Amino acid sequence: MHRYPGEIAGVRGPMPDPRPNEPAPSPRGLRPPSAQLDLPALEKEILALWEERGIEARALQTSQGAGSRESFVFYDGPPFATGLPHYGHLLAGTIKDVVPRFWTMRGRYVERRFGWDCHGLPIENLIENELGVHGRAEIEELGVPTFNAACRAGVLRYTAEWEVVVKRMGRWVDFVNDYKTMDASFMESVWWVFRQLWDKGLIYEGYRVQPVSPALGTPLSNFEVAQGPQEKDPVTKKEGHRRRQDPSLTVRFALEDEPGASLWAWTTTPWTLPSNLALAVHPEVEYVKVRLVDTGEVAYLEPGRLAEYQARGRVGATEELARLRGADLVGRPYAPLLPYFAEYRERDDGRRWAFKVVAATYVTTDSGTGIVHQAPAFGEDDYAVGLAEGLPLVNPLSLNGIFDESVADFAGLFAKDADKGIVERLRREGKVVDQDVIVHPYPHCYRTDQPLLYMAISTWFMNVERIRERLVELNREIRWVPEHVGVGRFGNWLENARDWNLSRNRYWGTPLPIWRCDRDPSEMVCVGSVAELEELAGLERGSLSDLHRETIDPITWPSKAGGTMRRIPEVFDCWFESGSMPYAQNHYPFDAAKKSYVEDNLPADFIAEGLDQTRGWFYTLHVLAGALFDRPAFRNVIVNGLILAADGKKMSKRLKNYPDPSHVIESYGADALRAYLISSQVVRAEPMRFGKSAEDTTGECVRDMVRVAILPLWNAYNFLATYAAADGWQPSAADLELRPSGDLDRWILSRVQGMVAEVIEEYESYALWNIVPAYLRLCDDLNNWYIRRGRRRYWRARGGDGAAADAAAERDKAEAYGTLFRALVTVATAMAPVIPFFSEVIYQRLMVDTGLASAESVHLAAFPEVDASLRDHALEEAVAHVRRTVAVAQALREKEGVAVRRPLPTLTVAVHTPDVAAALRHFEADVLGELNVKALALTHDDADLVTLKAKANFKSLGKRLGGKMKAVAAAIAALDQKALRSLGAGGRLEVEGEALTAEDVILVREPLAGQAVASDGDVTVMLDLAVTPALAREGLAREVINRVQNLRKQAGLEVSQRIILFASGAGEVAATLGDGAMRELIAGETLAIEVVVGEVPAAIGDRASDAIDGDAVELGLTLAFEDEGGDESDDDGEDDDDEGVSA
RNA sequence: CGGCCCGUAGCGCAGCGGUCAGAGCAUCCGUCUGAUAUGCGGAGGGUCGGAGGUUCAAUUCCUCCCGGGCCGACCA
Repeated sequence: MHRYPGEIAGVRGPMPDPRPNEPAPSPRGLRPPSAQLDLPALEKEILALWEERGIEARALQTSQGAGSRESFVFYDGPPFATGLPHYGHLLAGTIKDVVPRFWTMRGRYVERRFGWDCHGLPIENLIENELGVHGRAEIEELGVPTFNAACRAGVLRYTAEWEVVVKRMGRWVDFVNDYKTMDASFMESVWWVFRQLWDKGLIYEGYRVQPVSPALGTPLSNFEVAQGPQEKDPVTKKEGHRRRQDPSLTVRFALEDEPGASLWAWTTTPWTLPSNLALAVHPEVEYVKVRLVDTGEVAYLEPGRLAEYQARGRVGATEELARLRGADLVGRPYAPLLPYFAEYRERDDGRRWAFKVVAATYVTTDSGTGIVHQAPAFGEDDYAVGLAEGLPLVNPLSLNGIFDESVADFAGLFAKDADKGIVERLRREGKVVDQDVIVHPYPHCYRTDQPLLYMAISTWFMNVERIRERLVELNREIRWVPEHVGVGRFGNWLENARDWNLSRNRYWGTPLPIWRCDRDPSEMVCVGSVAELEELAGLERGSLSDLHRETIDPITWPSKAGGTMRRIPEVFDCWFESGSMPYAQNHYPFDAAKKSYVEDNLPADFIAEGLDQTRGWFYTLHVLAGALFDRPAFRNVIVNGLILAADGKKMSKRLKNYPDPSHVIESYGADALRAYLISSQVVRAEPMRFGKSAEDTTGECVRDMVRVAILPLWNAYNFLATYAAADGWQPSAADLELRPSGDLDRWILSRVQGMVAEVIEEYESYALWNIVPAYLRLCDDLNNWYIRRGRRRYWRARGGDGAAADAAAERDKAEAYGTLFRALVTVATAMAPVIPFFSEVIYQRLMVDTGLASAESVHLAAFPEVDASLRDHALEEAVAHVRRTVAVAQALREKEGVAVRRPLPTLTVAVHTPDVAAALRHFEADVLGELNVKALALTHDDADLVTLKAKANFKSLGKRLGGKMKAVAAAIAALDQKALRSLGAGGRLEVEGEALTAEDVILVREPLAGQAVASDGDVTVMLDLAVTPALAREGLAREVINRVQNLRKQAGLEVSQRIILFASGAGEVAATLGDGAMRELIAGETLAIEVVVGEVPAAIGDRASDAIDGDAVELGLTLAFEDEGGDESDDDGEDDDDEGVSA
């Protein structure tokens, strides 16, 4: 590429902005377009602008001016800050930003306090690993104060990074006035919530058999169990718990009422045998009593199971002595297998207590012996049976799985390690029937990989079942997006809700505020506030500033029974804390200033979290609000799904199957990422693959969003700014109210209103995924029709020269500018919640730089109101029809192989309604211009163009005809042209005895062979391909123009640089060049001030040779030196189409 | 094993009783210069996971099956 002298001086038109992204030097003008668009850089400028002008703070202000705004209540679910934010957080953050921004622009006050979840096992585990302490024993040895201090110090370690990412995404949220679940004020409110439940009698103590991680010394939630190591079953190929080898032990329990006979039972957990208290049989199942031929032993078991033992060669031949139902065995006493809890054999009154056969319907005959060993402390079913049978609850194990002194022989041993000794002892005592090894899936600890132990743990429950029905009712008041989560997943969960285990045997959490007498456990106090505790304990008022275990646990006071009141050791399930967030974030009800605020703001208008919160935050919020206030906790909720990597797998740092979020943001900008996320089905709780295809690991999908959602708006702005700059046009306040007279202008404003109405509806119904598509449709209308068709209106002379027709032309131009301006402002404003940065860029340039804005930011502006008076549905339909017609004709040109460059004489359009005819006539200039045809003909009679085929209109006929439908449909398909044409013309017809009108038949038009006809739906067009010599010549001229333009590009010219064109050609090309009108056409379109026909001088460097329709053409060009001034001298003044010949 | 969701074009997805099943990306073809080639226009591409059923009519509703996802249950 080379440059010409004089280029700079002669340059007109848009100048690249040397400092693309700097503030406008002088206000009141539209900033000229920049050469390049660096979106991330622009976004950072906007961030700085928001910061500098305090925009965010102002948007978050409680009141504006005199009157306080009505609240729109948003609750933010607290994340853990123990890791960095990932796409799931960015998605949730985007949803949580779009909705509040919308309502803020609608005049509501939206408080958006960020929350941090500080308590819970994740942080405890992290700290355990960092400190190198594992399990309760080690933590307690280290000391709770030390441990909790470490948790406190560690839990907020990533908050700064979070803040950076959240802000960079454009999310406005209050980090200063945030809440933390470990704040004393927050925790005190949690106590208050608990006390409310206590007073309502919704809290009780119970036992629950739970999986315990012995190494961690803590029960695990089901969620944690599910996180444990998984593997596929080699046979079924199903994912399940990791498989492990365990002993498979069958033992005999000697019946006390039948010497020499025993009951056989099977277990894979010998360590539970010391705690055996009963044997369970299914009352309906048939059992046998057999004698072993070899040994003479008499045993009871289920016959199918016996056969199985025998098949495996584990048991020899038997002789059947009797058959009986399980129910017949119930109540029979047996001797304790091991001596440790033999004292439970009988109650004080002498009645049999433990060590007897009980009935249980959960007993199956799939495995074991059909007789099930019961250790109520170690199995959920066992516990239930124990409860029903009134058995004692014995548990010789600590939470670390270590036997205590009650099982003296194995005291100090870990349960699984005791297996061996227990088996050995039983074998010695002749109580082992069979010993084997079993490989089975078994849950393991997600942290330590050790097998979990199930055991009964003392726990504190909230009685959810009692209020369950009311909770189900309250759920009906909630709008779930998508709906099915509310009725399905959440609704079903609610209907089956079980009592909520609120307590955890951990350290770093809100302590349960229950103090209990160490002598009389029934003496308890539930403390509902710090003040109350201080009073009970005789502490100075206000002396307690922290409520964690290290501070609270030492607080005691004398009990009525003469003992000491001590706090029970448990802390809350951290879900209880997040569920208390609506109250606790405002220190309810202790903060008098906010008391009514909290009450007035329940339920929240809006929350949004992931599908995984169904049983988490959604549930706990709902339960607590229902229990405390008999209200739902939220009115509207958007549930988002899981974001997967492009390959459909989970995002994995190790696999690197997804792009780094910050890299994506810094490549394409946060707006594009927001628009991408919000447009996907992931905002309807469905899983989403982050990528445009399985191979997209770089975030190409987001780049596409830049192309389709950002650039069109940018280009439209640039168009306006370019001509405004060249023309000296400036927007005025009146343009914002402009009611243009021209159809094109009225049309685009109508479309803009339609788009605004559409997005308002989507915002209001929380159907966020529909917003961007509606906007994209408008972008297409704006760029590919409105601006494209209106282009020449902006080129017109800047007043001045021929004053004749100029008053009208000036007015038209002003309306063109004003309309485009108004459209851009409206669209940018309506999209501000979704693309907050770019809409701000546009708004700043259009409104703030020009001094037109009353607000300093688009986000302080009011959301556009729909102005119904600007809508013209008929006009929108007319243009839609015109565009469709043009598209069909363009496809036809393509099919016929006639380039748009070659003018054709006539386009004939078959019209069937007056509306369509009027529309086409009305926009005739656009049709001619787009298609490069000289005339538009309309015909009502398309008999020459198409053959008609007919199909029955099932929709209208189906209901009426029912079973006769098939016959009628066949008859309709067989109708001839004449009948169809008469029907189409409004006639009536009788078929199979049924009267038909045009309504009942769908006409399908098929182009007749031999002509250039295309038909699509109700649009039929024909092109006249008969080209006159004059048209052919014009076509050739356009081919020449095309070659010259290519040459210009090849020569590296600016679009506005003038040239001198040298051209020669053979045959028809020569004739074209010899035609003065054609030369003028060529000159005008190629900005040639002169066309020199004849051999291209050898000195010309920029030259090209080609052939057009077989005739050679030689071209050369050189830069023309312009005389100064004559700014608009090239203006053609035409206004109908693009094809005008320059004057 | 249960609950909920999803299987539609090469890919990621709309549609969800009725007329030729749609847009986007990708592919292919055409087209550059008075805003945007990061553009514009066009074309090809589908047994709507499978099998039954209901219905005049099923991609759409029902049942079963297969495949995928999430959540949950069970494993004495």
